[in-house]
Amino acid sequence: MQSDDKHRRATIHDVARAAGVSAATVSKVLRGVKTVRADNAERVHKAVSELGYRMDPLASGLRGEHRRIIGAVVPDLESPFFGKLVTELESLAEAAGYHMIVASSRESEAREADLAARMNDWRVAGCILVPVRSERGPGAEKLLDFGMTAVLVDRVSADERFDTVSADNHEASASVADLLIGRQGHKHILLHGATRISKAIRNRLAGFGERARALDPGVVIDELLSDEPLETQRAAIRSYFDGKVNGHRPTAIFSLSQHSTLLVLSEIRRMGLRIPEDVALVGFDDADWMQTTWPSITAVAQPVSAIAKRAMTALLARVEGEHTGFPVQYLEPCTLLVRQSAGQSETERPRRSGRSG
Amino acid sequence: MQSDDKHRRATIHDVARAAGVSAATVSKVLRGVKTVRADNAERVHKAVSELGYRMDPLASGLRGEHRRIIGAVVPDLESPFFGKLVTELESLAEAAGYHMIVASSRESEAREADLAARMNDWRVAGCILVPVRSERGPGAEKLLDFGMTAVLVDRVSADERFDTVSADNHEASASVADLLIGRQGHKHILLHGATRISKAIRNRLAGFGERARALDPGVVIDELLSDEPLETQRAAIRSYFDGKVNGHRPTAIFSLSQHSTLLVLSEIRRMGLRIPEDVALVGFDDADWMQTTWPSITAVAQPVSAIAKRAMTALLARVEGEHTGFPVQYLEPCTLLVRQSAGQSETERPRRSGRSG
DNA sequence: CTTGTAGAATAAACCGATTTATCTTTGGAT
DNA sequence: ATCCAAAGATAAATCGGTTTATTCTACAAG
Repeated sequence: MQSDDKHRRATIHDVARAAGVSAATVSKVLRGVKTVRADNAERVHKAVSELGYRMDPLASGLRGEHRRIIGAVVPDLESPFFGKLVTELESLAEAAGYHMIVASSRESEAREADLAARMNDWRVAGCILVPVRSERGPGAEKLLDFGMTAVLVDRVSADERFDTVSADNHEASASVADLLIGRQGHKHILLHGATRISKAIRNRLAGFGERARALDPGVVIDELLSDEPLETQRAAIRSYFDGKVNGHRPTAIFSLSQHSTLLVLSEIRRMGLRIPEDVALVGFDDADWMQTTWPSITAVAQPVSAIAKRAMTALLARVEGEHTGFPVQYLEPCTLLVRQSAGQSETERPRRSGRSG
Repeated sequence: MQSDDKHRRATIHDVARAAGVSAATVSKVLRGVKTVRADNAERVHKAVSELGYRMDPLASGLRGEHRRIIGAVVPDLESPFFGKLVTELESLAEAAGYHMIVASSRESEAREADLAARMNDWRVAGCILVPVRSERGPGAEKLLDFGMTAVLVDRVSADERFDTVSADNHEASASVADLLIGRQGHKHILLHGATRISKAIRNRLAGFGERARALDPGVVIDELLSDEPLETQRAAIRSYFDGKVNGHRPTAIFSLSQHSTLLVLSEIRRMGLRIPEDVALVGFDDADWMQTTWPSITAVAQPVSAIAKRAMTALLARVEGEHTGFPVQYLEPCTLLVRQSAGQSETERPRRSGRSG
């Protein structure tokens, strides 16, 4: 299997010698170039497997301007969302014959810029960047400086310089309004989340608000947005509910992030309110525990796979010169996973009583 | 900042020309070799910054046997545990002047072996492997075949061929017994988890069992271990509790994995039992939601940082030839985070009543 | 005024592939 | 049989660094 003495690896020249051809021919065979006689290709393959030859992916790309490597930079690797994203991207890149190099910017814009430069050092063929904050961040700027081909993912809605891919936060939030207001007829709803000036959060607020008013101009929407520490937020939720006695209390809550959902959930339980009888709960961003906990939590699931697929497809199309037109903005649709915490929707259980919107 | 025409990068030869020295000298300066006259080093640095020169990390390692790269192979990137581990490892590797290449074996032993081979293709200086299942898996075998220097992490307790690092599952579980039996005096405890033949799970069972019997020979320990699908496990939990009426019901549960903790928690809630009044709950493996949910969940936190630090330190010591002795097995201590679900421990709130073990 | 030697500098070989420019075959048409 | 074009094969240049072997200094000792 391995070459004879010690751990010296077989090179393309060893293969060439064993097959009785030149190194150039071996290179052609290995890259699938067709201008090789069948018998020669045959002997090359035989020599490759006899010597256990494996190409050095680095030396391979040394000569050309780019190597068969795709870079990926994400804000962190500790959240399941990015973990899943990276896993899918890696899988897609490999299927297309590329290696993938992953790096975490650890939520730092300075590091993001550094990593962009580093990806350029690696001479990656293309790069997928999930910006720490905005599409105008230093990472994207560096990519532009270097003239790298790249695709921006998530946390971004539009950029006239790169292809971008993100979840359709606006429409997904509107579909939550459809469920809570259109189908279930809630008249008073609380929106809970962070204020962080992220395009994604703003789109969620806007998407819900617009659809809600369109469905029922009289609906009451309270907003409880804060970036305060955990305990402060817990207190804020309790005091909000204390202030709302009896009928003035909201009958449904839409939490705008996973963190927010968990917080709201635990406070509701602590206050002794029943879900969904006393108050319905829908969260943005799905998580494993939401399916297992009881009652299970209705949530908007982000289309990680679709995002990964679209991003890699778009990137490879650029890399391989199949697409040279203007930048494109892709929006991938989310899925609303209706579970127990939203109560029985009429669509789900049509035989229930008929009080709709 | 960047080189003049278009996007042609400056090479070491450009720097040499600009500084009026040879490429070899530039190389020495850049690698910190001391046999260079101060004034020459000075001019090299000036030229580097003027041309915005950045070394190509691939071409750099081409000649030597190894490149300044550390490989890391983990079973998945979607769980926060491995995500955090990889993040820390990356950070440590970079601090030591290495690049890091991460890959997920996606829980497949075949892929694990393939990745090991791939790491060898990259000529990494060293590799950190978290085996999919056991330390005898194909990945470790490949590493051995290739004569690579490597450290095995987690899911492994001992290997006479590689340095290994893992959490001290045995002792951590014993400390759970200390809490539940020694400090709180529980007489009847349920252990819940998967049966998977993983050394880690077996150590958790053994660690708890041994300490439990040492503290109170009369303690009753039930085990509910299963790899059945979700719904089957839920039913098993309910029927277990149905069979245990009144005083024969366990007063505490130790769940052996995060997944198990969530499952137990939701079933307990569904059955209407109060935590910790009716039954106390301690889980192995901490998660964000356990701190936020109400009541908060007592859990054993694995020492991710310590594991990462130890693993990288051990690997670099091997890579740089500072350590050449026999393989070492490191066990890193876990932390028991006592929260509401375990009830008031006497150590935490000493002014409470005094009924101890 | 040599000679010796340690310290610096460098030209050239090298790493392992790809690509180019050139040379050799092959096969078909005349 | 002759010639030519197309297909295949290959020697050599190349990528951007590192390493080696050699040359060049400078300075001290003889």
